[in-house]
Amino acid sequence: VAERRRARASGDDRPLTAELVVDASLDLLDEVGLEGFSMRALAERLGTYPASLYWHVGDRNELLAATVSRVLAEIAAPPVASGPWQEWLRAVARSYRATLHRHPNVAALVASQLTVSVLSLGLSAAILDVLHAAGFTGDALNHAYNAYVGSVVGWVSVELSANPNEHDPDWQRQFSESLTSLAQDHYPIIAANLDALADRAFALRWHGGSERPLDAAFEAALDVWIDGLAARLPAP
Amino acid sequence: VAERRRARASGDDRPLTAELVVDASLDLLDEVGLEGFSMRALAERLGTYPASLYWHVGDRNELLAATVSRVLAEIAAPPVASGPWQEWLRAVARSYRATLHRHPNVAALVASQLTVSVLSLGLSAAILDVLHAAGFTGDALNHAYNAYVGSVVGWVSVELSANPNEHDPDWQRQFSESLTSLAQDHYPIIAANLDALADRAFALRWHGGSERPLDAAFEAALDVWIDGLAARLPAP
DNA sequence: ACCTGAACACCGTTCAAGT
DNA sequence: ACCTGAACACCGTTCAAGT
Repeated sequence: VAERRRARASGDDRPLTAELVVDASLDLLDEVGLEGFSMRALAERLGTYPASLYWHVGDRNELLAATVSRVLAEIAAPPVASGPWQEWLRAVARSYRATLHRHPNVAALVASQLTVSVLSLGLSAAILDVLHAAGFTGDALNHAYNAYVGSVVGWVSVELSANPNEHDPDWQRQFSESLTSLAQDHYPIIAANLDALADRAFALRWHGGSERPLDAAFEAALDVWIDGLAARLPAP
Repeated sequence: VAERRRARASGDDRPLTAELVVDASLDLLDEVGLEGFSMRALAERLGTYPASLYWHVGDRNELLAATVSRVLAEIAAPPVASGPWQEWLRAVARSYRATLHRHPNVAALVASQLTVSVLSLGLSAAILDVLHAAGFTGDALNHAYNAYVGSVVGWVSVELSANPNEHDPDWQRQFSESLTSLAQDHYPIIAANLDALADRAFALRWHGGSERPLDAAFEAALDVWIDGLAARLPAP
């Protein structure tokens, strides 16, 4: 109680605002993950009481949505006019991925909240502008946009999925050994490509994407998406 | 307490097994979502005590992982030899999506747990076999597999993201009206394609994918992925 | 308008004790 | 081997009361 006031006084004594709460929320999420994230821990870190948070940012779900929005606001998009549409979409996808790698614990939240606008409307509009300039309209525009956004956001969420046993060396050894022996006994294609697949292919890895980023695989996926979109471009 | 014994006796009085717990866990998840899912509620539904669950399935995280695995075991894959690789990959992707639409609340869990093998190793091996037969090897095989799996799993998770305010008519009206007016004032491309985009494009919709499935958009995305993979196939 | 302090109705997990 | 009952250390959220 008294310690809280001290903690708060030791920083500067600004009054609480929604912005400060969201900032602290992101810090806490980065440090302890969704697992360890609680309104009470956040209040303590801010030197206030849990109930104070509710006045500024609503309940836990609203706060998490605001925190996701804050992260996605960090995405840097080049000006819409610059260069061919393929390169613009590549640049935005890379910027999105870099932003999420800076805050890996929010990746799981983004995918589950992309119904409504946690992505800024400006960014959605820019993507739609670029696709429209490339030649997509109407339903084709909607489908190209959903294919691009869903693929990029979804793929990065899958990449950044975490493994709770990641840092247990026994678990790692056991998983990799059983993968090797199962492959040798039953799955010859996996066995023949084990170096390329083990700890690198989705569902066959034991490190999460934050510990072991899949840079080359992302660039390859980006090629797939862009080439696939180009193939669906209506004839001019 | 006595009610619990009654509840349990009213069904047949089979002893608890891990399988029964996972089955009940999936039922509970389907009914109340991750939000409402608790070890205590699950125990009550099974007519036991929370501590009993720990003996059979470990802690909450292990149980959720097992539940996800159970769902993904429902995926039906055609025999590997049948037809061209493009159609096989389409069929598996559709089966994956159909399975998740039967259990929309697990979609958020899949993406966040795809580090290790919640997907059955057999399914991963089948996908790798088909891509290998199509002509991918080594790193190219890994990249094609990750592009395909990451896109399909990720896209469907994004599609199935839920909106907590989905059933609040006031919220819906307000969201759709503000989208319309913002588009008219600042985003002409969105305004010109509003019918195709409103409540259909990611981040511009107010219904989740469970209420409003995006069938046509998924088929279009599937075309993008398959065409993009074909474009990256090494020359034979 | 903003914050405090306490309270309510929950959680996940552990553990000694039972059978 | 499996289950019970109780306990521990937490949660999110509400609300009357303060300033």
